[in-house]
Amino acid sequence: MVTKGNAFDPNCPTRAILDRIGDKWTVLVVLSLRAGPLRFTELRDGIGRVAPKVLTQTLRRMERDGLITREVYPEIPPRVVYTLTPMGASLTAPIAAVTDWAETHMPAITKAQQRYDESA
Amino acid sequence: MVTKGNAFDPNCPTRAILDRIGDKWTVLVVLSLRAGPLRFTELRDGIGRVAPKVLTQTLRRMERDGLITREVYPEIPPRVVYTLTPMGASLTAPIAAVTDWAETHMPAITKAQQRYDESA
DNA sequence: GGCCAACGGTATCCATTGGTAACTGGCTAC
DNA sequence: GTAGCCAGTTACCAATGGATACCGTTGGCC
Repeated sequence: MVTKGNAFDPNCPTRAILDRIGDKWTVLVVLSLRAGPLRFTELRDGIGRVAPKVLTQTLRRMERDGLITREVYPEIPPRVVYTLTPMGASLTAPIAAVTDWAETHMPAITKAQQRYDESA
Repeated sequence: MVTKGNAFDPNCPTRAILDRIGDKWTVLVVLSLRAGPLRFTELRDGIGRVAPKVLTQTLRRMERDGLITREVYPEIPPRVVYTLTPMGASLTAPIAAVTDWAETHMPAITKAQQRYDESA
């Protein structure tokens, strides 16, 4: 069996979820939070070049999906802490599988691209 | 160690590769080709609603990245067969990890979304 | 001879999205 | 007083994703 549910049915919610967790920033947020809760700016600085708008969108979506929790401490200056939920933490395993693959095969892909560009 | 290479360095090629294989259609193409080579229309029909333009773009990118091969048989009507390379086939394992996760946690995510929408 | 289908795509257009740059508000430190 | 921190928001723009229509070639049908 290829996919026990069928990711091929366009109406299948699995595909919607694939869209979510396939998102570049979602993956990086999960990896960032893997070691423990972080604040907004810590996430922003840790991830690299993320527009705050985009990071906010990503975090809101993940909160909505139950992957992270958002805690606001009404202090001055404000403090907002993001934490992986157990479900979010369970995502780290498959994500690690993918990033491991990427790191393993990155040289081969780069070489394939070069070959392709040369022959073109 | 979080990611042996650092997916957090925006200049790290790993991130570019994550963008690629995180692509919705790339995932579905890999899953489709897992059982064996397919023709263009077979892919299109099997995947569901894909605009041919988008499928072409996806396939060209995957060919460039060395994930699939494209064989043209100059017959009438024309026949073009797409096949996973060994590297492409090795992608099925991590992808399966992700889709399994998605299928397992889909109900929980759906429920989380409903709770969120109700409370909003 | 005229018409249509099969195949593997292009060409064209529009909506959505991703991303940049600038700004907010309340406070504090210089 | 003015500059900065924090966690965003608001406009705005370029790129991308996607729907729809169309293409050339040939074979079969009438």
